[in-house]
Amino acid sequence: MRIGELARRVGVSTRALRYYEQRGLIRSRRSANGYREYDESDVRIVTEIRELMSVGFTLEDARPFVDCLRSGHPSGGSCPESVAVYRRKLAEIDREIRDLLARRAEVAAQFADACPGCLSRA
Amino acid sequence: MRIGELARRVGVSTRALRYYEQRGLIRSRRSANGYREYDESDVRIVTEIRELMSVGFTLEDARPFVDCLRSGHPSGGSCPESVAVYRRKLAEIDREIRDLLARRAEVAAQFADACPGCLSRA
DNA sequence: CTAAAGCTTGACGCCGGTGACAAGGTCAAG
DNA sequence: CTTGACCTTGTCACCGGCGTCAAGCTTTAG
Repeated sequence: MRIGELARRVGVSTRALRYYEQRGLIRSRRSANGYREYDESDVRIVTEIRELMSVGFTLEDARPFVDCLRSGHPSGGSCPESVAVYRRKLAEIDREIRDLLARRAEVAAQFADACPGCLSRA
Repeated sequence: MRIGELARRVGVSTRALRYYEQRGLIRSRRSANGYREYDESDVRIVTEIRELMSVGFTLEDARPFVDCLRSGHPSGGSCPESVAVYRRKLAEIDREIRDLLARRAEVAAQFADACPGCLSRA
């Protein structure tokens, strides 16, 4: 299939697909006229990328998952490198949550300080 | 005082101060040679800006606080507009925390799905 | 035959808050 | 006079993930 159909099937723009290719996450065969050609394995890969991105992974984070799928694994997350990314992302998220909680407390404190009584009426 | 001294006193770069001015958050008088001139009220304003930024406020978020100080209030956070920003930021932070918690759960679920047994050994 | 839809590469824009550089003016000390 | 510290404006670069044009191909439908 060509880029437009792939885009439609996985729900991304053609621009995004070309960008993924430029970043080395997907590859394309070219037909005689220069058009990109894709198959079902590409659908699988892009789907995996979008699933990961939907939970906050970056494209770089997704790379090991793509490699894992390409190497024949049925799941992109079963390779050691992917597992490492999962653990790292969980740790990152945990840290961000802690930071946000701390910031929330600081803001509330500044607020209470600057405007006594305001917080209780919020 | 000139920009270098102000920068040193509040612990920001001169570049940042010019940027704040460009964004309309601080103002400067100019001496005959074109150098920016500041006084204690500017020290106060920039200090307020940095305090707010240190807890994640953007420059735009800081604007009502600056206006509040300029209008003569001893605290930048006591004006209604500033209070509104405080409330909005608290709500934003709360939403971000909820999103992160939800994302964390999704990541953990994907992880558990892709690699059964991995999470428990984490 | 033509128009429309789809494809190609290339390049700029965005957002926030600067850092870093260029190319100059100013001013006090030695 | 010169050096060096300080000041000026202006501009490019960054990061991520694209959106959006531009200008030109191919293919398909009518």
